[in-house]
Amino acid sequence: MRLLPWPKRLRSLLLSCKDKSSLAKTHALFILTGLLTQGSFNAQLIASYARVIDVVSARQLFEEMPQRGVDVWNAMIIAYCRKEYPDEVIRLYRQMILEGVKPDSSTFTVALKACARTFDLKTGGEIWSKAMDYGYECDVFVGSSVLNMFAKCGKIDEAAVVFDKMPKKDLVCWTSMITGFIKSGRPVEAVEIYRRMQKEGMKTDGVVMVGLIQACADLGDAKLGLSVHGYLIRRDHPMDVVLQTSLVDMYAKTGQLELSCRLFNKMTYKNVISWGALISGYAQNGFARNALEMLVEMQSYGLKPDLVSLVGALLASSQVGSLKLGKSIHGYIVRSLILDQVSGTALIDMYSKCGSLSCARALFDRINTKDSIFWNAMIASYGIHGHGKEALALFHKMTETSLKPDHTTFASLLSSFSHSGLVEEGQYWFNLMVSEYKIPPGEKHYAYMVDLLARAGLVEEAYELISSMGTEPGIPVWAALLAGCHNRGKLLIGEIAAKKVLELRPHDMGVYALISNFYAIAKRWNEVASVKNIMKKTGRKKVPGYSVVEVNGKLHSFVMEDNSHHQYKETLQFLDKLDHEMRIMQHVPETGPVLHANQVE
DNA sequence: CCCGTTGCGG
Repeated sequence: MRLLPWPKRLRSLLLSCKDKSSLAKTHALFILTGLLTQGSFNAQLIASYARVIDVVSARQLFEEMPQRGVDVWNAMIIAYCRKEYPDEVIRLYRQMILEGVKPDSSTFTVALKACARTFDLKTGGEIWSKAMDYGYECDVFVGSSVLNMFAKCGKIDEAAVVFDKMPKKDLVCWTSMITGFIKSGRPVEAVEIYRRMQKEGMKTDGVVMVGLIQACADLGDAKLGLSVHGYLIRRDHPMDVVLQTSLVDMYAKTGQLELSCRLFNKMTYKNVISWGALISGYAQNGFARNALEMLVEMQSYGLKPDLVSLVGALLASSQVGSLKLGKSIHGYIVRSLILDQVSGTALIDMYSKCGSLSCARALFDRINTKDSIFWNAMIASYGIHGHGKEALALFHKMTETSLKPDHTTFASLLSSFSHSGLVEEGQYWFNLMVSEYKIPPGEKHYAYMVDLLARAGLVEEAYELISSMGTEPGIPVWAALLAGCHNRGKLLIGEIAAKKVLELRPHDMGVYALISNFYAIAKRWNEVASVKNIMKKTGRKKVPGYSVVEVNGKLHSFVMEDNSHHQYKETLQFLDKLDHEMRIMQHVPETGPVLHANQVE
C-alpha cells in the first residue's frame, strides 16, 4: 500500500474531523508532535474549526499565532463570513492591511461578499479600488464579487458595466446577472441574459436554471415555465430540492396549481421551504382550505412551520374569515418565532379582513420599527372598514416619520376614501399626490378615483378623469365606471364603459354579469343575450359571492340559493325581522348588483 | 505549482 506524502495525510486527517471533539483531538496531536510550529498548517486548522462551526476556537487559535500569513487571515475571514458576521469580516480585512499583510484574491472576494450582505456599497467600492491597486482588475473572482455586490444592492446597471468589462466570464458572473435582473424586477432581461449565455456556448447548471425558472414565475409566463421544465427533463438534468422547489413555486405563480401539486407530491425529499412554496401557492390562488391542510400535514412529518408558511396560512385564514384561526397562528408566531415586518403586515391584514380592526390597530401600535408597507397595510385596513377619516389621520402620522408615502400608500388612502364616500378628500389628495409627492398616478389610483366619483353619482367627472389619463385604461377602471353608471342609471356613459370592458375581455365572469345586468336595466335585450352568449361560450360561470361568519369558532358560509344550513329557516326569519325594522327606520335597501373596484383586479 | 475564494428556492 502506497502512503500519501505527509502534508496530504495531515490534510485528510483534518478533513476527516466532522465535529468539534474529534477536531480538538487532532489539534492536540498536532501540538504534541510539534507540527504546529511549522506554521503551514495553521491556516488549515483555522479553516477546519470554521468547518465544524466553532468560530470561537478558530479565533482563539488565530490570536495565539505568532506570525500570520495571508492564508491564516483568509481562513479567519472566511470563518466569519460563513457564520454571517459581515462586520467582523470587514474589521479583520482592515486590520490585516494595517498590519502590513498583503491581501490576495480570496481576501477581496470574501470582503466584497460581506459588503453585498450588508448592502454597504461605500465600503464595497473602497475594497474594489484597493483590489485594483493590487492588480486584480482581471481576476474572475474579484470581478464576480463586485458584480454580485452591485446586483444584490439593486444596482443592476452598474453590475452590467462590470460584467461587460470582464475579460473572462465564468458561470457565476452570468448567474449573478440573471438573479440581479430578477431582483430589480426586470425578468425580461434576465431571460435575455440566459439566451445570450446559451448563444455564447456557456454551459448551465442548476443555479442558473433556478434563476431562469424564477424569471418565468415573475413574468407569469406559464408556457415558458413549462418549456423550461420540459428542457430539464429531456436533458435528464439532475434535480435537487432547490430546483424542484423553484418549479413548484413557478407553477403556482403562473396559476398552474395542479402541476405544482403534482410535482410536489413526486418530490422524494421536501424541506420547510418546499412546503412553504406550496402553502403560499395555494393561499395566493385562493385555495385557502388546501393551504391550511398543508400546514397541518407538514407538521405531521415533523417539520416546524416557519414564517413564510405561516404568512401563507394567515392569508388563507383571512380568506375563510376565521379570526380564531388567525389568532392561533399569531400565538404560534409569538411563542416560537420572531415576528418580522412581513409577518406583522400579514397579521394586520388578517385581523382587518377577519373583522377585527381593533386587534389590527393594537398590533400596529405594539410594533416599534415599522416600514412603509406596514403603514400601508394599516391605512388599507381602515379603508376596508370604511373609516376614511381614520385612514387619513394615520396617513398624517406617517408623514411625521422619516418614511415617505409611496404609490401603495396613496392607493390605500384613495381606496379608503372611496369606501367612505369622501369625494372632496379624494380629489384633494389625488391632486396632491401628483403635484406635491411627485407620484405619477397608476391604474389603481385611477380605478379608485373613478370608483369614488361614480359611486357619488359624479359619473361625468369620472369619465372626464379617464379621458385625462395618458395611457389606455384597463378593466378595473372601466368596470368601476360601469358599476357607477349601473347604480345611477347613467346609460350613455355606461354603454361606453360596457363596450370597453367587452373589448378588453376580462377573465372575471363577475364583470360580464355586471354588464348583462346593466343592459337589462336599459332593456337592451339583444345585448343581454349576446353577453350571456359570451359567458356560455367560454364555459365559465360567475363564481358566486358568499359571506362568512364565525360563531363560537365555527364558520358558517352563506351562498346564493343555498338552503343547506341547518338553521336556514331561522336565519331567514331573522333577516325578515331586520328588514322590517330597517323599513320602519325609513331605510330603503339597494338590491342591485354592487361592484367594488378592488374586486376586479 | 497547487489550493480556495464568487452565484441557487418559498
